[in-house]
Amino acid sequence: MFDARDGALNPMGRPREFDTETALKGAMDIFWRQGYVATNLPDLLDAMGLTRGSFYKAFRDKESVYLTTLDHYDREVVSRTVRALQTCEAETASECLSLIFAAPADPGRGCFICNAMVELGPVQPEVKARTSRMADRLRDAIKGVLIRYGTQDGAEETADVILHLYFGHQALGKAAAGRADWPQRLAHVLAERSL
Amino acid sequence: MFDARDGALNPMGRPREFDTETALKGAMDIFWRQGYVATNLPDLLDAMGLTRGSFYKAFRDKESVYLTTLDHYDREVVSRTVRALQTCEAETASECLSLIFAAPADPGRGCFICNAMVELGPVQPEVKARTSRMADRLRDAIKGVLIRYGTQDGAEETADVILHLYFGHQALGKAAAGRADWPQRLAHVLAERSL
DNA sequence: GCCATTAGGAACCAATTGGTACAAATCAAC
DNA sequence: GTTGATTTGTACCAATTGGTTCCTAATGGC
Repeated sequence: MFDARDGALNPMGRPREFDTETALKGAMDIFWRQGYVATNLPDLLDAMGLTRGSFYKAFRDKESVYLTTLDHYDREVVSRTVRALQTCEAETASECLSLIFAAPADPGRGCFICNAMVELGPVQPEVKARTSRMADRLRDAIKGVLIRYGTQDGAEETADVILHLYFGHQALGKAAAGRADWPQRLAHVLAERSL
Repeated sequence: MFDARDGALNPMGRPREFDTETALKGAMDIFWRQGYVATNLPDLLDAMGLTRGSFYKAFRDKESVYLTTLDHYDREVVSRTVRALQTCEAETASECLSLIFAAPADPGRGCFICNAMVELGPVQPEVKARTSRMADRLRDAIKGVLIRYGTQDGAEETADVILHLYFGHQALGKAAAGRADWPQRLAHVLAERSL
């Protein structure tokens, strides 16, 4: 991340009045809800609680902030989910995998990774790389659960199916409300492996 | 669709120099690749082969054209796919369902419905309604195939799973290239029902 | 030929876009 | 308290945004 204050422990000059982490969370939230292009600078500044001056001094520009929020999501949300999946001690694999939905499901925003992929994947290599890396981390974590609860055989493929099911759920969920039968669909896929 | 020439069989005045259908295809193409917000008027006019004058006379505005392209997609692409699924005479259900990918898969644009859902579903009721209706049509067609090739039991649920798998495939496909194992995933889901 | 009607195209519009410049403010070091 | 470094907020910028106006061109009906 670009930051003029990087490295200095007790930096000279006027101290920051805002918390970088908080501002970043605000940025992530507005990007999550509106997407990258549809979020203009006033929206973004408002969500981050910054004025233009501080914004352009602490972060390079709009695009850079967006990429930073993706990293933030990876570091915070994805990591937490992966850890939860790794340490989960539920009865069944299904219960365990429902942890993917630990964050409150809001159909009005969907999944941050999915949104980023669909909006910018093909035109923004840096977004493509980050989102696909996060998807890989999730798939691996799902695979880990499957292995812990069942057999090694076909875990990779099943995890891939579940990951795709999840992204389909997030995409369809933004338009077709009311059909959120994730547990049922998950059970359907897992039935074959009797997990 | 809004069109000043609507209804008149042999209208008065200077005749159109462009073909509405062609212009609409161009609009759909550019929206498909760039999304709604990221496509500005010059882009759109260029893709449609129109100048501002003709554009605003034949179509109401940018938003209206977008909705019209969704209808166009429904009428042309979705209808064709549904018909193909209904009349398909392949050996297996899997082969039949691969018809969903009749259109050349371009990871750079993904699926038009999926893109529209993710970008505008939560904020544009008219987009939400159209995309969810198309998703329903596809799910019904998939269900029809399952019933023809197998049993009635659980066809609804399996079709729903396949639909979600498909949208997940389209979303993930825009970032995670190379992993396009749709047939394998489909087989995985259908294995249980031995279709 | 003349008129009503429509299409085409360029000039124009206010508003918004992302980004910069700069002066005032606030700190540490001395 | 002076100096140097940094943040903050405002004024400002050129470029772009979606959309309108208006004049000319081309047709059918009479």
